[in-house]
Amino acid sequence: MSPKFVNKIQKRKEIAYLCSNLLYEIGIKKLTVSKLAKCADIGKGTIYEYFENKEDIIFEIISINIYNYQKEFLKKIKNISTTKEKLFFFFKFVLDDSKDNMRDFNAYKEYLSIVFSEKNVRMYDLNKDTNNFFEKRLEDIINEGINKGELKAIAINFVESIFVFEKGLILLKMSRKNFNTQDIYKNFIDNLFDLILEKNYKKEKDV
Amino acid sequence: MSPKFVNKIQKRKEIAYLCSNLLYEIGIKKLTVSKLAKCADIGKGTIYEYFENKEDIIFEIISINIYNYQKEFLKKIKNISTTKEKLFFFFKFVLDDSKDNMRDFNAYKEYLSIVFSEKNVRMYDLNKDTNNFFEKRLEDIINEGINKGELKAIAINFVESIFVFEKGLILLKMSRKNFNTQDIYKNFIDNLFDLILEKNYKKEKDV
Amino acid sequence: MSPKFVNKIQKRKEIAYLCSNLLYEIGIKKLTVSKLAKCADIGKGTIYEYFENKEDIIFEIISINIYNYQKEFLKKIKNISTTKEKLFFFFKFVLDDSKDNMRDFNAYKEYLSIVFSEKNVRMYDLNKDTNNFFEKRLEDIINEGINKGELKAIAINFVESIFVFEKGLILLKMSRKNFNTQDIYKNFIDNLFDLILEKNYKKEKDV
Amino acid sequence: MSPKFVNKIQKRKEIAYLCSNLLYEIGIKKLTVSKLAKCADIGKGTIYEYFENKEDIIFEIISINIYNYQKEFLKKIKNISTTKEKLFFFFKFVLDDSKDNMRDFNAYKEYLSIVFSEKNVRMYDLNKDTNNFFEKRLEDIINEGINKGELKAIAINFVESIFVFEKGLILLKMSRKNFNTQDIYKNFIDNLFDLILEKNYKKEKDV
DNA sequence: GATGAATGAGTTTTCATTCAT
DNA sequence: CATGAATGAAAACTCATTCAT
Repeated sequence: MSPKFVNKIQKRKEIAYLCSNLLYEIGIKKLTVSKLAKCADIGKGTIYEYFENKEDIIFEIISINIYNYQKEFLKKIKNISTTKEKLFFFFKFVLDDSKDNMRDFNAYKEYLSIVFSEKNVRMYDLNKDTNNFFEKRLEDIINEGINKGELKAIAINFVESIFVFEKGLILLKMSRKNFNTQDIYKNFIDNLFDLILEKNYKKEKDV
Repeated sequence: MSPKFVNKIQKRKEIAYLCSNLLYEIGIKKLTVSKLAKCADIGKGTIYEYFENKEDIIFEIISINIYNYQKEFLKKIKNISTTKEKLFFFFKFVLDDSKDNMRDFNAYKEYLSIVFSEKNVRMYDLNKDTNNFFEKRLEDIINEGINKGELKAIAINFVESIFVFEKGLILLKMSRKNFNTQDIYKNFIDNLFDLILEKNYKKEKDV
Repeated sequence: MSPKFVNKIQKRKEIAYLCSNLLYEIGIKKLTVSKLAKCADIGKGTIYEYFENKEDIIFEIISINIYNYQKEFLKKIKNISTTKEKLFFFFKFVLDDSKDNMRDFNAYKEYLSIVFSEKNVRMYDLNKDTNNFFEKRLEDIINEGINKGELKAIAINFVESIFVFEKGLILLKMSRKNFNTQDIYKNFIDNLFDLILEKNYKKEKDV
Repeated sequence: MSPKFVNKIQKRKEIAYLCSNLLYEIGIKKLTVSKLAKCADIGKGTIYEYFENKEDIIFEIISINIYNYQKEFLKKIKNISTTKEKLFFFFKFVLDDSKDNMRDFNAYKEYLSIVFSEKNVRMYDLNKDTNNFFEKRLEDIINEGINKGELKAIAINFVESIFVFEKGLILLKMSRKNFNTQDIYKNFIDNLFDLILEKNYKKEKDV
C-alpha cells in the first residue's frame, strides 16, 4: 500500500493507455517494444520497469481497452429505452462499421489472434470474464424486457443462443472480407422477435 | 520408376501432410521452417523446392486439412438418416472432444489466428469457400428434412442463423478453457426443433 | 585426342554460347547454375559434367563472348578505308549505344566486375590477352595510316596513350549514368589529329 | 559524459572507419555482416542500429574512404610547386604502389566492382561527384600552370583527355596483374608536355 | 552420359531483453 | 528511477554442389 506501489500500477495503465491505439493500428505481429516505448514517449528500458515482458504490456493494453469498452457500454445503454433498441446496441459491436467501433473491433480481433495462437492463461481468464460480463448484460436486457411486459417470459431461454449468435457474427466478420452482418442480424432478430415479443407490442409494430 | 521426375504437386501434398500434425501441436507461432523440414524428414532447402515460402507451406497444410475434412464430412453424412442426427453431425466439429476431432479443431484455430492477424488474401478466399461449402451442406440437410416431411417449410429461414450459431460456438470454444459446447447446443437445438419440427415428429419424440 | 575429349570441349562451347545472353541480361550477381542449365536446356548436373564449377562456366561464357567480338572486329575492320574511320571503329565499343553493342559492353562490364572483386588468375590472363590483342590492332591501324602517308611517323608514339584513353572512356561509361562518350571522343580525336595527321590530309579537310 | 545519447552519425563513421581495412583486404564478395561486426568489435545487431543494411555500411565505408582521400589530396597538393609535380601528384593514385596508396586503390576497385554489377543509384551519384571533384582539381592545376606562365593557354583543352587517360590507367591497373603504370605515364606526360609547356620552361629542362 | 532432387552451410536481418550509466 | 545502446539467438531464405538412378 506504499504510494510507490500505487504509482507503479497507475503508470502501467498510463503507458498501456497511450499505446492502446498503436495495437490496432499496426497489429500485434508488427508491434515491437521499441514502437511501444516511442508511442508512450518513454525509454525502451522503462517499459521493463513496469512490465514483465512484451506479453505483459500487450495484456495490459487489451485489458484497458476491454475495461473502457465495458464502462462505455454501461454508460450508453442507460439512455436506451426499448428492448429492441437495447439488443441492437448490444450487437452494435458487430454491426457498426464506424471508424471508432472498428478500432475496438480490430483490437478485439488482434486479441483473439493471440488467444488462438498462444496458450496464455491470463488471456483466457480475461476472455472468460469479458464473456461473462456481456452475457450478464444480455440477460439484464432480456429480463428488463420481460419485466416491462415487452417480452414473453420464455425469452430468457434464448439469452445463451443470442449470445452465441453474436459471437458467430464476430467470427464471420473477422474472417471474411467485407462481410455484411446487418442483413443477417435483421433476419435473425425478426425471426426471434416473432417468438419472444408480447402480442400487444407486435401489433403496435404491425400497425 | 526412376525418381528423375518427381510429381511436384503430389510431393507438396505429401510434405504438407507429414507436417500437418506439427502445426496443431506446436502452433503457428513456434513453427519454423527448420522444424517443418525435420518433421518431413527432409532438408531445409527441400522445403523451398516445393514451397514459395513459409506462408505457402502453412497454407498448403491448412488447405489439405480442410479438404480432407470436407471429404470425410461428405462420406460420413451419407450414412446418417434423421435430420436431427445430421444436424448433430454438422455440429460434431464443435462438440466432439475426441483426439481426432480436436486435431482438426486446433488446426482450424491456428488457421483463424493467421486470418485474424495477417491480411492474407488466399486465406480469406479459402475461408470464404469453406464457409460457403458448409453453409450449403447445412442447407442440404434442412431441405432434405423438409422434403422428407420431418421439418416445417419455414425451417429453411433458419439456415443462416444456425450457421452463425455454430460459428459462435467455435469462437467460444477456441477462446475459452474447457468450454462446454454440448449443453449449449442441446438447449439451442431443443428450442429450435420446437419451432421447425413437424407435429407428428414432435409427438413421436414426446411419446 | 580421343573423340570423346574433343566432344567435351565442343559441348563446353555450345553450352557457354547458349548461356551467353543470359549473363548480360540478368548480371553475374543474379546468375545461378539453375538458370544457366535451364537456359542451355540441359540438366543442372550436366553443367558439372562439362564445367568444374560456376566460375568455370562464367569464364567460358566470357571467353566466347570476347573471342566472337574479336572475330567480328577483324572481319568488319577490313572493309574500312581511312585511318580516321578505322579509329572510330576501334572506339565503336565505347561510342555505340545500339542494343547489339550495349550487349557486348554490358557483358564486358560484368566481366570487369568479376575481375575487380575476385582474385581470379584465369580472368586476369584472359584480360591481358584481350588487351594485347586490341592494342596490337590499334598499332596496326596507326602503322597502316603511316604507311599510306595519312599519318606522321610520330603517330606511332601515341598508340599506347590512345589505348589507355579508350579504357578511360570505358571506365567512365560503365560507372556513370548516361555518360556521353561521343563529345569527349570528338574533342580528343580532333586534338590528336592536329598532331599526327600529315599536312596534305589536313588541308584537304580544311578545304 | 554519459553514453545515454550516442551521436549516431559519428558512430556510423567510427564503425565504418574500423571496417575500412576489412573491405579492401577480403573484398566485397567475401564481406559478411558478421565479419564487419567482429572487425568493429561490436555485436551483429549493433551494425543494424547504425546502418539500414549491408549495402548501407559498404556505402559508408567507401564514402569515408573517398572523403578522406579528397581531404588528404587537397592538403598535400598545397605544398607542391611546379605544374609537372602537381600533375604527377594527381596521378599518384594510379602510380604509387606503396601499401597506403594500394589500400585506397583497392578500396576504389571494390567500389567500382559494385557500381559495375549493381544498379545502385547512391553509388552512381557518389561516383559522379567524385569524378567532378577530381576533374575540377585537374583543371585547377592546369589553369594555375597557365597563369604562372608554365603552360600554354591551349593546355586547358587537354584537361578532359588527361582526366580520361587517368581513368584508363586505373582500369588497366585494376584488371591486370602487375601492370606497370609508371612507364606509360612517363611516355604520356612527355608527349603531352611537348605540346603544352611554354618554351622557356622546355629549354630550362633541356639545359 | 545425363539428370534433377536433395541438401545444409552460410547469409541477412529482427527484436526482446539486459545493463551500465 | 530512467534510459537507450548493445546484443546474440533465432529466423527465413539461397544456391552451388553432390549423387543416386
